[in-house]
Amino acid sequence: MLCSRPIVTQSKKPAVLRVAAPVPLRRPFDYLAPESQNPDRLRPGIRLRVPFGKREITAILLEVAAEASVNAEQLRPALDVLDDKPLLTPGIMALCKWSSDYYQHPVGEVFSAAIPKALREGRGLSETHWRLTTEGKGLPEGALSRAKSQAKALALLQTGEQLPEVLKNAGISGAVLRELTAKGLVERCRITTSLPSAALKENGPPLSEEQGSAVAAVEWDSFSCHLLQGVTGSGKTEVYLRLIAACLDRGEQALVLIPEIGLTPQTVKRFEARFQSPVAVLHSGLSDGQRFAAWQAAQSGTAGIVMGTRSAIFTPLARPGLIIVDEEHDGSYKQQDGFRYAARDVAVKRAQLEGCPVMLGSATPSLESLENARRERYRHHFLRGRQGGGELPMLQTVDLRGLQLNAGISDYLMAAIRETVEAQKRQALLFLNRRGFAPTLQCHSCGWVAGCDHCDARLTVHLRKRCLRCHHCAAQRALPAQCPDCGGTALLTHGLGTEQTEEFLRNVLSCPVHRVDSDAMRGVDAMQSLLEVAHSEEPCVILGTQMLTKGHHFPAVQLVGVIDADALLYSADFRGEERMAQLVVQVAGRAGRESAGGKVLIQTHYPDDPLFEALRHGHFESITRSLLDKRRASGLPPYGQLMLLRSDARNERDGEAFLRAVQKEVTGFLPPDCQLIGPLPSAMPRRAGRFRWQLWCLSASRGSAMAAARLLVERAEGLRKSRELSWFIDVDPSDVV
DNA sequence: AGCACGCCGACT
DNA sequence: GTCGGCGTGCTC
Repeated sequence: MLCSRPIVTQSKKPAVLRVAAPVPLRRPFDYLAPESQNPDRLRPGIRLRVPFGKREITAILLEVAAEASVNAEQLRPALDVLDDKPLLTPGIMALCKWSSDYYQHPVGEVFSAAIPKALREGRGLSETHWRLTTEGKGLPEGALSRAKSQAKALALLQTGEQLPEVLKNAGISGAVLRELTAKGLVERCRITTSLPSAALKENGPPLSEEQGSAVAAVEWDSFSCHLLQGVTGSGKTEVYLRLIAACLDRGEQALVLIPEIGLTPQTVKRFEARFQSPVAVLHSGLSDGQRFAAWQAAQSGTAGIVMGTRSAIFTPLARPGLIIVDEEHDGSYKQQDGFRYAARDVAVKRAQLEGCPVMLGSATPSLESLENARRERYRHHFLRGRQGGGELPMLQTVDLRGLQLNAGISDYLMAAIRETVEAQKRQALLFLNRRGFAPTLQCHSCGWVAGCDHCDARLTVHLRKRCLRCHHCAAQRALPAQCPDCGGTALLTHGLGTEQTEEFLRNVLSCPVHRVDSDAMRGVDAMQSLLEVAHSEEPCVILGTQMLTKGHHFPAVQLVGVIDADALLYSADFRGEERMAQLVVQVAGRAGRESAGGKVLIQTHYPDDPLFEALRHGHFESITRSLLDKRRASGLPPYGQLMLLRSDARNERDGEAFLRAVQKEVTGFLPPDCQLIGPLPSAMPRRAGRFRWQLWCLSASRGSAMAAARLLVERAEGLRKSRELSWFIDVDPSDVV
């Protein structure tokens, strides 16, 4: 190499490889480059095999640094370089680093979220697939008709390269592939990269003016965030599809996030029906092999559309062009254990890092997104008119005070149900957010109440399974015949659950009653067959929990009933009212239009609550405005940034003492606009045998919040942790109870 | 998270 | 005597 500068005599310092190791430690680790390694290969995003204590692990190269962060003698050389070129794109590298810092989660575990298991464990990216050899391709049709499995394998491979897992799922064993290899018909290969195909299979319907202006507002090639607000049936999906078409036309990939329950085969089909380009689907129900295949299609650029739930936000894309977050307000975007990220927020950060537009869509946007739109950080687009020009259903409260109830249902609601299913021959959808038969079992002679041994909770009566179950831990026992305290045989149930209302309705109605809760929807096909029933449009009652409000469209539903709105409205969480308003509007979206007799009845003891007043007039906006005013007055999100340091201890006092110790440690060192509140016990202090406390940290700015998070974690780590006591930080918690 | 070290209780 | 329980400490 030619060098014009004078050569200074100095011992050349070896390059330091800074890596993310898959361990729950918040710091990176430094290594020396492996012996005789071409330094050009050492680019951030490749995998390295490194010694780690007594074992060997696969780590991701974060950067090549000049100085080590520990004494040079402590550095050990890496063992091997696993990749020729980076597995992770610069965008994903930056996103993982940001997420690790922002959520204060161990960097290695964050990177693990971006890589499929096989690659995490150090297996190769090369030759993972099977394909036909030239000879195999030249085979005449109908060849090997005697060997059924072999013919099936050839037919599958005719359509392109396949992962062994995909072949295995089709019933093709390794032995079959070995035989075909021996015949020289198939071979191992590496997946080939190809441009996503942009061609449309079909054109969509013409856009409304509002849809058209939302689509036109999106500028390409730079970051911008858009909030698309429109009720069910207002045509949000059509806006997504047009944007995706434009993105594919540019030769770029679109990433679409969908809530947990919203990602059904129907959703995927709707996207597949429009585009030639393959759709890679990522969700929790996939096998490792399927996940790997979808990941590779995204990372290599083969898939034009990548669609998935929460974790899909960390999938690398060869050419990212657009990110869509559907139902952005949905709670399932927040991971509730381990790496507690909020996929919607990570999506906005990712768009910023990748320099592409992001669109958040919802009928009921979160207060956070509405406030961002108000501050003009997001562009706000409305889809007001329902497609077809119809209006929203009529919304009405039923004042329960003093009314006679049967299984929670007033005569007024009952009459409306009868009218819907018997006279109109339509469907009624009833919402009750409690499963089981009744939430309490009590002895009539001595007052004993069945409680959980491990939680501060009552056991729920499940008549169908003849048992008592705790809805907060795994506890379950047989339904007692008599009181364990006094032996009394008169046992009463109090309160209401879906099983009870179902039983009552079955007795008084002649039409079918379908129950939709996590007990009834156990099987894989349960939801599918329910959707078939719903679409068959036979008169029936569909009774269910929260599950009902998510995504699905019920075309024949004409009446929606909320059986107990009060339980939702007066919850311990400060987001209770926001959730209630979202739920009512979402649920109303399942009913038909008012002109077609569509109606929403909300049963409550507090019909004068301003929230219902506003909902009756169809004003989601006026509710959000008053909720935002309340939040502003208390400094809660979105006006202040909230995080919780939570402890989880076996002893009643330990958790509180730990948080107090952390509080003492950080006092005086926090940014001035951060305040600590607590420690407070959780709404249910004892859960699954452990006592839970929380320390709130409310900050006026994101910068201060991040500084506070770092300090809290640093000091908490300094104090001892054990089996007796564990702790974690929850940045931007979605539930504070 | 793993994995080792280390220090006490009840076994062939 | 030693097998194994889990508290403690460390990983570049």
